Amino acid sequence: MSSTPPAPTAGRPRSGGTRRLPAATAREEILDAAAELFAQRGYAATSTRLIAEAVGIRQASLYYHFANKEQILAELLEATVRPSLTYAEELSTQDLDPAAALQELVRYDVGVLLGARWNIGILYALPEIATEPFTRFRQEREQLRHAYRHLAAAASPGAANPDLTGDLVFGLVESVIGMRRDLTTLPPADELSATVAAAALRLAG
Amino acid sequence: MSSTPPAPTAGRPRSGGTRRLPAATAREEILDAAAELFAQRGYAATSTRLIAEAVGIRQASLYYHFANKEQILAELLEATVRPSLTYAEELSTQDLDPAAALQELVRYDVGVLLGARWNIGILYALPEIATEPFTRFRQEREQLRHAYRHLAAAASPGAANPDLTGDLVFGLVESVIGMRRDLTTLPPADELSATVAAAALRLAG
DNA sequence: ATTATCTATAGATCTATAGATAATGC
DNA sequence: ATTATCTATAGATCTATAGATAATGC
Repeated sequence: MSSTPPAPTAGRPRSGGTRRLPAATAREEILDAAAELFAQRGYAATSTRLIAEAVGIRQASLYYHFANKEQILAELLEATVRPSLTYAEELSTQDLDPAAALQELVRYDVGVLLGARWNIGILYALPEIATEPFTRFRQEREQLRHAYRHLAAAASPGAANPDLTGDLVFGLVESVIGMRRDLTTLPPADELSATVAAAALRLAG
Repeated sequence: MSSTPPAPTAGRPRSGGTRRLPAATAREEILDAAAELFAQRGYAATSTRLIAEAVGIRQASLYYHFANKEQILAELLEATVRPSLTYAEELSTQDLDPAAALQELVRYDVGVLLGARWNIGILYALPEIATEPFTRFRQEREQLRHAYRHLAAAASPGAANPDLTGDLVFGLVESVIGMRRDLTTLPPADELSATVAAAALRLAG
């Protein structure tokens, strides 16, 4: 239970009107606005001016909270992949039946991707991510991929190429990002999570 | 068999040296350079100057061949989705066993995504595609999605939500785009195509 | 005459820094 | 004194257009 920090009252007041997220810090407001704009219009196509306008501050004020635009994206990406990675590590300590563990990781991971306030997963595919500021995110996402490979290999011992089975399940999970983007109506998140988890088990065989 | 048109000889000569694709038209050279750069660095992050440099012409000369940058992207996208859509239409006239037809479409579509000279499929996820110049591409991609839904429904008549099964197969197919981007080594294209097709059948049940 | 390039540039951005200012906190 | 904003702006782009130029084609 991280208690919501109250909006600080020190510092020069904003020139604009009401806050985007009244209960949040300026930093959180910036991350939220950037997440919405990056997911809707793309990273490179979103200017710092646009982010600032969505928050209700001046463009230059962003730089009091973040060193540059890349740091904003890096923070968003890491915050999105970390819960599923943590969950995978917890599962690995629990000595579950491999198929049940795989099903459970898929269910959780799909839930995270669907439950995020904005469809951040879209940003996973950005070419910009190959550059240095995103090294930590890339590493954490690769760790998650390896958790899928490990579980898939244990769950389907007969597979000709067990790593590939894990990669396909990983791809199936992340395909809900595209569904959330492209489909106007989607089943409820818990129902879709369960459906994808069942499909992943059939896929793994 | 579209015979390769010879590079035209009229017009002012280029100031630079050898051509990027000596056997191709300037238009084809531009599309090829743009495909490489868009897939590697992203659409918005690729300037028209960068495309022109890769071709070996001046930035302004692009505008003799394309009205604007969006038209270049639109042409690339449509050329990538069309073969699979055409193939799906052919399959639908052949009255095949639904499971066999689904397997065959997956195999073909994965082959197209893996066989392209550059990993163009990355561009499918661009937020820019929601805008007007890309309407035709979006429509053709939706038609392809419907072909998957139709075949998946016929192949797995017991499914609770047959459309969703088709969407998951569609997502599984397109996940090879991410594999091609993220994995340093990949199985040979025909082997991977067959593996994904088999996985799609298991997924569809 | 037509074609395909070139040079030059207008006008609109965009990121990030410098330094001023208006609050609260001590 | 510290904090969080503001204004102003440097310097680097970026897209697209105008008009010149150097080939071939008729």
